[in-house]
Amino acid sequence: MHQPLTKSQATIAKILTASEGLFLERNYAEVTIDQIAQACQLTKGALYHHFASKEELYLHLIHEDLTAKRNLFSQAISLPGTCRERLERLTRTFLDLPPNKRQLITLIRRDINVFKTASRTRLISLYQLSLPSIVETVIRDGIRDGELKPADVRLLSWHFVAMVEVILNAYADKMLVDVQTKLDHSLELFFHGAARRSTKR
Amino acid sequence: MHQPLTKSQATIAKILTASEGLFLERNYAEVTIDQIAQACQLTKGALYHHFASKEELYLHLIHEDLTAKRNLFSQAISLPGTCRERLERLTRTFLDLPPNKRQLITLIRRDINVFKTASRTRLISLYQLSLPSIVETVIRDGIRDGELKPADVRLLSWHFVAMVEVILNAYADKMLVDVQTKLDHSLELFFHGAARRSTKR
DNA sequence: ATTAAAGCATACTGAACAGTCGGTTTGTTC
DNA sequence: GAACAAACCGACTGTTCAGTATGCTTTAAT
Repeated sequence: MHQPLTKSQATIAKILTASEGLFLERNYAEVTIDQIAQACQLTKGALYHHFASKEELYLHLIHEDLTAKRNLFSQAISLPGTCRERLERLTRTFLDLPPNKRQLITLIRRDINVFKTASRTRLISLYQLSLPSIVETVIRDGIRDGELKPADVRLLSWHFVAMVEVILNAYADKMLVDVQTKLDHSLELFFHGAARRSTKR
Repeated sequence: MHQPLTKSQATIAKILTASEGLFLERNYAEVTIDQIAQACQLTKGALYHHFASKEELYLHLIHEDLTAKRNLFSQAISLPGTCRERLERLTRTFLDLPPNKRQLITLIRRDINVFKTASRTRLISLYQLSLPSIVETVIRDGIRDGELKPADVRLLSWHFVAMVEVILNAYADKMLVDVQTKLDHSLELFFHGAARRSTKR
């Protein structure tokens, strides 16, 4: 399956791994090419041998990650089950990722504004496909099957994704330890609400 | 009540208004001092007569806005009522703000990373006091009075705030027109959940 | 009217940084 | 081991900014 990497591929991988760490800590503008070069024991010249620009490097990094996530998450919801089960499996898949991979998906929200329209729309559609549209699928099924109340699918999906991100950010800010439990609570909140007696509407 | 503004105060107000508009469109790093100066018909030199640095200017802007919001929102939840009524009044107050004031609260999330620890913690506590802690108060009361299920107050509040912000961002991205209605749906979701039959737990 | 300070403009400095370019090393092929 | 290309180095360039130095102009108070 894995033939030995060429020198170039190995270097590119090294560059991407190094920049991943840096971009997780600081934002796009604050990470300099020289810092990336230093982090992977290369020089700026070497970087520009493999990538045409800082922007291309960043986009490549995001692209790799989001397409991987897209495949992973697609699988997670492909198995049969109730809406809730499928969403639980989705978040479980998310939680099983190594922490840095887990966080990567938040970069796009943070840095989206620094790019011009072309790259921006590309990023948005990549992100859209990686998680929100996956969630939308499940939610749409849930409404169709009568498991969920009729509602604006897109809005509901956004709220669900936002919930997951709240947990992620809280975790990143070290304000949260037990991610698993908290995410379970959040799912319960999403499905049954915060009110004590759900006096049916 | 209002004695006539001094020249300086008037200029400062003009600077703040102008920079507010710019910071709403681009982020901290992308707005230059010269752009701000141009926007308020002044020069860089004049700006530095009134503010010691770009950072101080920005912090001043945020500070003004967040303390105003804090007072406004405190009032909104001070009137008696159920948890839901008070939160509805809170979001209503939010919606009644002019659009730019409404959006201002999102700046902090976007730009927080560019500042060093000192300013960062100041910003965080300002933000915390302006909205999240207000929401926390209401939620804590709601749980105490048995209107809400027992839960992690802080987490629940974050989720609530996140919901409001989802609507705000969608609106900012022009993906949403009828903010009022959508926010009502979101409140309903928060209290009673997305599931069709809330089979009591 | 005089004067001192407040308000403001112009031109400049210095640092940071993305991107470039000529040249050197390393590895591969014949 | 010659020849060639891919990988890499490091010094340089051009630009963009925040911040400064210096002095002119308006304001207001005596």
